[in-house]
Amino acid sequence: MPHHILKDHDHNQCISSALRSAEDICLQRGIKLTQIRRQVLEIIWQGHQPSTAYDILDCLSQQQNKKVAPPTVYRALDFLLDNGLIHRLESMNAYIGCDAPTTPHQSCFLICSHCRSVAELHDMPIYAALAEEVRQEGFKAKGIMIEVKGVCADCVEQGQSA
Amino acid sequence: MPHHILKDHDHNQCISSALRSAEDICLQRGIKLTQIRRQVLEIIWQGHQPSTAYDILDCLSQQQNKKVAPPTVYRALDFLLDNGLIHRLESMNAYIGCDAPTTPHQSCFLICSHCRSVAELHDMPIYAALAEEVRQEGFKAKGIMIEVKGVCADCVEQGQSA
DNA sequence: TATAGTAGGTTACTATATAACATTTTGTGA
DNA sequence: TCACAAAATGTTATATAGTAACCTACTATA
Repeated sequence: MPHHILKDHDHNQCISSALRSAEDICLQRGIKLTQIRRQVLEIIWQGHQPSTAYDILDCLSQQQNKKVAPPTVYRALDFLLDNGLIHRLESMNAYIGCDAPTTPHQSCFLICSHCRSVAELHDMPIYAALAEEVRQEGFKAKGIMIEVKGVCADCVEQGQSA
Repeated sequence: MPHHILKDHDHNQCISSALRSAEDICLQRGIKLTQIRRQVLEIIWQGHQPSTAYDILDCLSQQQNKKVAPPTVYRALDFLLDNGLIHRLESMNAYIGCDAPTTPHQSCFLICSHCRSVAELHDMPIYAALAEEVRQEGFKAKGIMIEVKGVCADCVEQGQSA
């Protein structure tokens, strides 16, 4: 786990706050954060590293002490994605908890190839500019994905370069 | 196939010019555009729609009149990717010919969810801005992926909206 | 309490990609 | 021109990612 995650925040609190937030949202919207959905969300929040569907599957199977099948996980993921509680990282087929599920936003992900941590940047100025450039092409954008691979500040600091 | 692709250019010429360009590049760099690599590149250039690895596999098998195995295709794809002759669309696990293989560039892809065409925009001003914002986070970027899903100009013109 | 809608279970399958090792081809120097 | 190393391809098996289809169970409310 990257250094700043140990250093800068209490990750247990981070998880529980994410779960509380999800509960609030579901309550507000009249949708249900069922046991499975909650478990999947919690598993995803275990790290700031992204989880693959099959990581989650294994973890869930362990927790339930019986084999869980893929559709169970994918349904939960679909629910969480649809409701903006998690994001999908297209370039790595993996899922990560959303920082700010209560407010709609555009995200840019910084993916560290050394420690695998992922940082989410919100509503960067360039989004508007990009949307405008795309609009000028006559293209009607529905979704913009920006993912940056590289080395995070902590890893750079520790002399990593890959 | 989207309207403008039929209307705006001779696609056969488009393919042959891509192949010629690839040959030049390989010659220059002292790398080899073997039969298989050439075939794969040609298959990818068949359309401005992206091809999946298994589309290519099937097509190659047909051309060779015998079953070709996945590694054959993936190796060719790796070669073409490494040498900037094609791009990978992360959000759809598919491959598309590069517009400008001779010059290094950053690309942004506009993916039409109606006609499946993909347009490649180069070195948009926002790239520099994005790179700078990312740098300010202390993040050392190695690769930036920008993919936009939506509806292309032609499809919008024809009243499509999905 | 019938019943429609939602969620989850189960089986089987499709799609995407890679590991590991064998064989063939190609380029190079003796 | 032969030997040999490197590069490319062939082959088999397997890993990883995601979905279809159908069934069962729960749950909310008319």
